[in-house]
Formats: sequence, C-alpha cells, structure tokens
Amino acid sequence: MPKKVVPEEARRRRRPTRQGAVLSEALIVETALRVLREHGTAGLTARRLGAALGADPSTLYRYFTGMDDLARAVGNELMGRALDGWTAGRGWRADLRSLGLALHSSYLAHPQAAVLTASRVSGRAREIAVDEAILGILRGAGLSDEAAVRFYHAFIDLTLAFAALDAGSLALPEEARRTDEDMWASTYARLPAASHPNIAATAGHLAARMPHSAYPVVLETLLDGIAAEPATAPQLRPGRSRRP
Amino acid sequence: MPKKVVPEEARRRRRPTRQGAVLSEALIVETALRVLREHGTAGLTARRLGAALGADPSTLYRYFTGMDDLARAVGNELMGRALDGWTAGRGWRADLRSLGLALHSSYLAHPQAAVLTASRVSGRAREIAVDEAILGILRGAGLSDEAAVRFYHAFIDLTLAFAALDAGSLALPEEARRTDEDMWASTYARLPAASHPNIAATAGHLAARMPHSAYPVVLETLLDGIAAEPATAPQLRPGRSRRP
DNA sequence: TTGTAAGGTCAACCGCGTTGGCATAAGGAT
DNA sequence: ATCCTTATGCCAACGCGGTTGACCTTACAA
Repeated sequence: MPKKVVPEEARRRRRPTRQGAVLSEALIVETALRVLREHGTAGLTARRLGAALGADPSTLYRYFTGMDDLARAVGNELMGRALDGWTAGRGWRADLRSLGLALHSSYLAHPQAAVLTASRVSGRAREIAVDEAILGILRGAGLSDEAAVRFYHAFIDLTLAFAALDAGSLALPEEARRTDEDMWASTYARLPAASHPNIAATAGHLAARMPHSAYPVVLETLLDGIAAEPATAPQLRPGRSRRP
Repeated sequence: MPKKVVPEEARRRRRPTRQGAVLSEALIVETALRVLREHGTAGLTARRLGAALGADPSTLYRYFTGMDDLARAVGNELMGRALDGWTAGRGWRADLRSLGLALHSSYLAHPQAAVLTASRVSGRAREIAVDEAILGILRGAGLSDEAAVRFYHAFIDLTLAFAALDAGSLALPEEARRTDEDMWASTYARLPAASHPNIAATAGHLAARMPHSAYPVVLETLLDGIAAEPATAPQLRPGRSRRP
C-alpha cells in the first residue's frame, strides 16, 4: 500500500497492468465517468473501477488517497469541460448566463457523477479557473469588490446547488424517474380540492412544469438583481434589464 | 423477512423488543435523527440504528422497505418541523421569506439528515402540505396560475437545493470543515495576482463571505422577481419592492 | 380458549473500502 | 550492456455494510 500518492506530473514508470492497460490519472477519471454512467451513483466502486481498467482495485490507491479523492478529481473534470466549451465577450450578462448554463449542463451531462461531486469543493486547478472567470466578469461590469464577491458567491452556489438537485432526479434509475415525474400527474392531480385547493387548481401546470429544471428562471432573477446593483466603475455595460 | 411493510396506522400489535423498547415509525425516525447527528451522514446504518433502538437490524424492514425508504421518512419529518414553526399572515413577501428561511434552517438544524434527504421527493403528507402552502401564498398574491406554478417551482427547488448544499459543508467532520473554510484565507489568498488577478484582488472579501450561506441573497432576488410579475387578480398586495 | 399471523430474532450471503506484504520491471547510473 | 533502486502493480485478508429467509413467540380476534 502506498505511503503517499505520487503527483501525476512526477510519474515516470508506466508499468502496464496484467491485462495490458497503461494507467494514468486522466484514464482513471475518464473510466470512472463511464462506470458512473453505466452503473449509477452507487455503482462506482473500487472493485468495479478496477475491473473496468483491467487492474486490481488496490492499484487505485497509487493514484488517489481514497474514493473520496477520486470523486473530487471527477468534479474537477466536469468544471474543466464546462469552461472548455465556453467563450466570453458578449457583455457581462450574456457571459454570465452562458457560463452558468454551461456549468449546469456539463454536470447534467453526467448526472451520476454530478450527484457525487457537485456539493464538494475540489480546490483543484480548473475549479479555481472558473472562480477567476466569474469574478472577472462581475468586476469587469463595474461592480464594487464587495458586490462582485456577493454575487459571485450567489452565482456559483446557485449553479452548483441546482446542478446537484437536477442531477439527482436524472440519476435515478429509469423506472424511478418516470414514477417521480408521473407523480405530478397522478398523486398530486388527485388530491381533493377540499383539502388541497391550490394544488388541485394548478395540477395541470404542475404536471407540465415540474419535470423541468427551475435553474433558468432563478438565474434570470439573479441577473436582474445584479443589473440593479449600482456600479462604481464607469465601464459598466448594462445588460438587457427587466425594466428598460 | 416481511413480504410487505404494514402501514403505520394499521399496526395493532406492539410487541416490545428483547431489550424492552416499543417500536413505532415515529420512534425510529427520531432515533435515526439522533444517530445521524452523532455518527454523521454515513453513520446511519441498519446495524447501528438497530442497536440504538435495542432491536435487531432486520426489524427495521418491518417498518420500511429499506434504508432508502427510511431516509424519505426522515426528510418528511424535516419538512413537518419547518411547517410547525411557521405562521402566515404578514403579506405574501414576508410569508414566503419566512417559510423559505424556516425550511432552510430546519434542514440545517440536522445537516447530516439534510444531506441524505434534501434532494429526494418524499411524496409524504407533510411535504404535500408545504407545497400547498406555497401555492396558496402565490395565488393569494394575485399571480396567474401559470406564474404561481413557475415561481412555486423556483422557490421550492431553490430552497431545497441550497439546503442540501449548505448542509453538505456543515455535515463535514469538524476538522474537514475548518480546512474548507480556511482555504479561502490560505490557498485562494495566496494565488499570484499575475495569474489570478480577480481572486487576488478580492481575497479579503472572499474569506469573509464564503463561509456563510448565499441563500438569503438569492432568495431576495427571487422575491424581487415575483414582485415584478404583473398580477391578474385585484387582491395583489405588493411587498417591499426593489424599485418602489 | 384457541388459532393466526404480526412482529420480533438469528445466521448467513455477498459486496464494500482499505491495508500490509510481496513481486516485478522501468529507467537512471555506471 | 548491466546493475540497483524503487515505483507500481498484484494478492489475500479484515471488518463492516444492506439485505434475506427461516424461525420463534406472543398479542389479539373469534
């Protein structure tokens, strides 16, 4: 058992496993994403990941201190993928909106992985890059440092919190997911108007809206809130505001 | 092993366990909350809960179909506790704000339980009661059914998503929590201004704000968004708006 | 008073993360 | 080319997890 994990950039010897695979941190993370997709959130086990890699489970401890550490590496990978498919330059509001949606959908593209990682701070490089980008947009929009941090905090936590929540239902086994979605059309729609007048009156709207994410709605109200914040620097470029 | 779980209200025989305890769904849920607080999110195991109740682990399967079902019952309990400590009647904006904060703090009062349950829909009675209350406030404020449902969805998902996120860090072992919080004062504060100018410039604000929840900030922007929605009914009582 | 089955217990199954010991081959030094 | 070191892989085992099937035992209905 390793006394310490060797950092990826210091690795020299790449001994193939008995079954011929040459391991690396990137290969393990990538394989973990595949295993998560195929076997679900609880299906990422050291034994199964080892088998998928053609390696002994204990070998993973040469690369990560434990399954927890591996999970954080997976989270960092999702952050990086979001940032890769994103470009700035169309004004603070459009940039912030597109970054939020990119993060949200990067996580939802791997729901089982998102459930496992979205609530944890990895502190790794690509996560820090995302933080830097958000603060840059807000400060570039002319907000004071205090306001920039206040809204950075709101923005990133909102995005990750919704990523985790929305991923939660997507990550359910197909059958359970349909059951949950149907609940709005069955259980809730059948509550008697006498005891639950408001649910009864809106059952149709509920069934139509609840299976989708509320993230875009809340994100827009947050952007409205940012737009209403007085700027302290002259370069404020006002985005499309709710009250033009 | 039971073929089927007998619903709580149909139970007749209350045989005490070998160690004298008389079981019930309520006692089990209450004990689960205690075990969660004492042993953490991963510490709620059938064996440990059985021991805390003075019963065999397999006895739990007479009351719940599995640990998953038990978790949903715990979540329903947290919903109920929030609703118990809440009263309406001070206008839609104050009512919605206080209900959101009540839910948020009810979950944060049991962080280990919140992590386990906040992302799951229980479909049980007290959760439905919360849904009915929210829809009632919004429709009572004069919103159209469509708008009421849109903002109900945003409100409940926002609240639960933040409850889960914020509970996540509170539920960490004391040492890990301090490490996470200190990260803003150590790792982030030490990033060179050359590569991360925006983080470097705001390090002080970050260290001060990040350990707290962003929920109140986002909630207010959502309430602003609701206030800006045109009412279709005459009884709209405008709350304190951002633009008076 | 008696029969039934609800609600307990017991023992066992298999999978989990993790660890200590060991084998081997990669790659720098000579 | 050869040797030596040690990184990196494998193996076996530990304790704990959820869950199950078979089996008692006793509260209640008839």
